Amino acid sequence: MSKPQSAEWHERRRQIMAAALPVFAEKGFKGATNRDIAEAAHIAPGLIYHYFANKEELFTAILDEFLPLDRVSLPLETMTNVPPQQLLPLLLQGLNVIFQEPRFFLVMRILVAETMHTPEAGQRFNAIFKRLLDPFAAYLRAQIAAGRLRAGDPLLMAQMFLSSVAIFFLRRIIGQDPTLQGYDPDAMAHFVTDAFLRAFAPENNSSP
Amino acid sequence: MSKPQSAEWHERRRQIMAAALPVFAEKGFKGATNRDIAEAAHIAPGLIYHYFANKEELFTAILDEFLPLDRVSLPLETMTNVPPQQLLPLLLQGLNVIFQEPRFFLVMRILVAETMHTPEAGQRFNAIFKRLLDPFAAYLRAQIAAGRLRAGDPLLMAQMFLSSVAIFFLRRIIGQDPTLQGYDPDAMAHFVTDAFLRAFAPENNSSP
Amino acid sequence: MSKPQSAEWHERRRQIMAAALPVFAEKGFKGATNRDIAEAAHIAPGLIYHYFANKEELFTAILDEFLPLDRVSLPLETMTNVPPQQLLPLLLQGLNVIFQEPRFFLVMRILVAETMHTPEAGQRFNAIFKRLLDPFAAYLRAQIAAGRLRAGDPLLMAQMFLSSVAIFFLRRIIGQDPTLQGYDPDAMAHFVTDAFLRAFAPENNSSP
Amino acid sequence: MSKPQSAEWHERRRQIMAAALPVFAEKGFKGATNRDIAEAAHIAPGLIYHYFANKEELFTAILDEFLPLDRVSLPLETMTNVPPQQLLPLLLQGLNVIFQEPRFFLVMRILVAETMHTPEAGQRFNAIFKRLLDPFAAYLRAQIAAGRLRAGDPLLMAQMFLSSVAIFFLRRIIGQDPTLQGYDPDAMAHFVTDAFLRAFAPENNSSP
DNA sequence: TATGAATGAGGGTTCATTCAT
DNA sequence: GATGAATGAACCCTCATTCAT
Repeated sequence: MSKPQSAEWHERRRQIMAAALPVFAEKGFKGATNRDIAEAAHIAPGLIYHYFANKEELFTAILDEFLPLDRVSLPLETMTNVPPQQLLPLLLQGLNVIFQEPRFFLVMRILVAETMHTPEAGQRFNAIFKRLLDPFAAYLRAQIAAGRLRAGDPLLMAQMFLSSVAIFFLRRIIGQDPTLQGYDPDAMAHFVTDAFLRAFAPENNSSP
Repeated sequence: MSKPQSAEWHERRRQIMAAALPVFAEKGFKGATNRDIAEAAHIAPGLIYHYFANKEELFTAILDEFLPLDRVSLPLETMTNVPPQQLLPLLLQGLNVIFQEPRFFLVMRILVAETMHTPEAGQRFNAIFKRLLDPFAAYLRAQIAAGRLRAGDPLLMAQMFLSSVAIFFLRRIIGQDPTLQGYDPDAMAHFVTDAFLRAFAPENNSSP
Repeated sequence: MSKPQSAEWHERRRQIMAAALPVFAEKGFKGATNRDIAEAAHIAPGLIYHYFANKEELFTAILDEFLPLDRVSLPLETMTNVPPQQLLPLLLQGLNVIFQEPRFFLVMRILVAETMHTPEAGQRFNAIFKRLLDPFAAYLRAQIAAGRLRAGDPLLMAQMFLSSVAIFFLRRIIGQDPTLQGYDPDAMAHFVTDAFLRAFAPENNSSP
Repeated sequence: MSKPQSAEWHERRRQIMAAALPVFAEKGFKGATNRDIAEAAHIAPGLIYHYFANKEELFTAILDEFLPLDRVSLPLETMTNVPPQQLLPLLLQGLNVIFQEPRFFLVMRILVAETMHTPEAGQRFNAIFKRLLDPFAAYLRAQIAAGRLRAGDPLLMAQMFLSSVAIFFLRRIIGQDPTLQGYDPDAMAHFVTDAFLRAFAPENNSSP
């Protein structure tokens, strides 16, 4: 169990996890059979249990491995002096990169689906969202203090901004609707950023 | 199957569906066993097959029954002359009422979860979203034309507005995060509406 | 679980238990597969789980059903005035009847085998032995007090008597050795009883 | 397989058997996994197959090795002139020594349990019992002939004596019942021997 | 000699579905 | 209509055994 294992062991373990990920994403935890997973990994079903105690451990190991919260974060705390006009596009680019990664996309599918049934998955989901939300809210608070944004609840602002963007990403997770696919990420980012900046521009910088 | 059936038959059918809905919502399609459903409906498991061909038909019948697209719509096309300042709060109130209904909430849970696995469910999800989006975009287009909103892509505007609100509702579906629960719907609505109106206020209609 | 069940249900349950008993006796708890049991009971394997939560519950239910301690007891407490010369043969006849019953024989096989591995089975084994031993020891104590037997530890006496007989019965449980099978129960009973009576006859302080 | 092997080979083989013995005793043949055995022997599971064809061969090899019938015998044929008063305690001491040996105790557990399922084990069990029984019966026959014991079937006498003692030993194999544990071997031996001698004392050696 | 990764048959169990009542 | 006993395919998992290293 807790014995240290060789590098090959971890490597093989990761291979199985990587092969199982799309299976879980496509069929869900209950729908993915061990035979499905074994076939995807080109191994015999029994071998799974050489590397994982059971299906559930494999499942959570996948989430732990391919949903690294570290990746879902920008060094916002060090960027207080970057004005929103520059930072918001950077933020969106960062998100775009993260979501572009195919595995992250698959993990999100799993997480969303499982969240509906198991509270634990919901916690992971919230954790990842907060990971993004809190630093961003802190940044916005600093901007408000610096007079670069209008006064207001930064947490609400952050939430609104991220959620208005989230849908664009979520749609890629969910089924594809042709009418809503026509927008390229950059255009969306520009549009949303503009709107946000206008909405929360400083109160009234009118001279005389 | 497709024979016309008595009213009692339809009534009984609905009872089973109503009882099965929360079971599917809690455990998912695969996780919900026929016995679970039968117990929830206070019937014997075998009886399900007098009213539904199989588990799948029961499932889709539930979606058809309790996801009535009709309800997810406001008569926006008749409200072109209501200014955004008045209409947006109305819209949000309407959404709130819809989401308040317990069955709708349950169906959404099911839909989100199943969407991850079956493209068909994704189509339903898109359908419901478009049902809301298209009329709203049409309304916004009219407002732009009337000079009450700044020029811009109304579909993007609509999408952004709805999605920025969506998270607040989705969070209720997903797990509960205490930090994000403190906001009452009215405050949120007010905040989001204000931001939207500032963001898309007409270009600059002043100048002497 | 604890719901009261129909008479037919209990009847069917007993049928399965009766069919499973020889299978467990022959192959042991681990060796008996559900398919073995199902075949013996002429049912599909799945049906077992309609009547029992799992293999273990079926197993213990069999022990509870076919190892009724009540049967393994004689009303010794009411027979204090019957002298040992008469009672010991009665006791052995009683034991013989019990062991003659084919199901009891099978249960004993199971119990002896399982006792080697699980302490719980050992407790059952001890319970059944004490069930016999304690009343018998009490009877002997009374006989000693009445001067019909020589003074001595009645528990040891009882244990010795029963165990000297036990082997004759156990041999039937274990494999058959022809040389040791030639004795008919009555002869054995007579022999053992005689020996016991001589061994523990009253001191014989007959005065001249 | 049957090739002559080096002394080291036999040594290693014995190590594995010695390590496997308690595992089989505790869990039974089916319950003991090769991994259990390998862990107990501090070897890799695969290595077992270098020394034994399969699990079954290991099992029977253990019985052959650790159930040496030679040990279960006293040189009774040379002790015909030792009177029963002296010999019976010696016999019981000998049995006690044998049962004291931890490995013998473990093998007996295995044998009793497996005897319930496989006739072959039953034969071993009988063999060991006869090994004890026959010389003892011969000794008794000689004593009867010498007038030191009352006339009677010596095989029955021997069986009765051994079995009345057997339970005391078997109880140590089976679960522990506190009430029956209080007797020390010597006291038991004395009690049983006394009873036997009284029961089979020569008919009537008095009369002037 | 020794390892432990790998296999796959088979075990206990679940559950959608059928059907006699 | 309604029941729930009955079925059997398929699930997750175990483990004796093999084999490349």
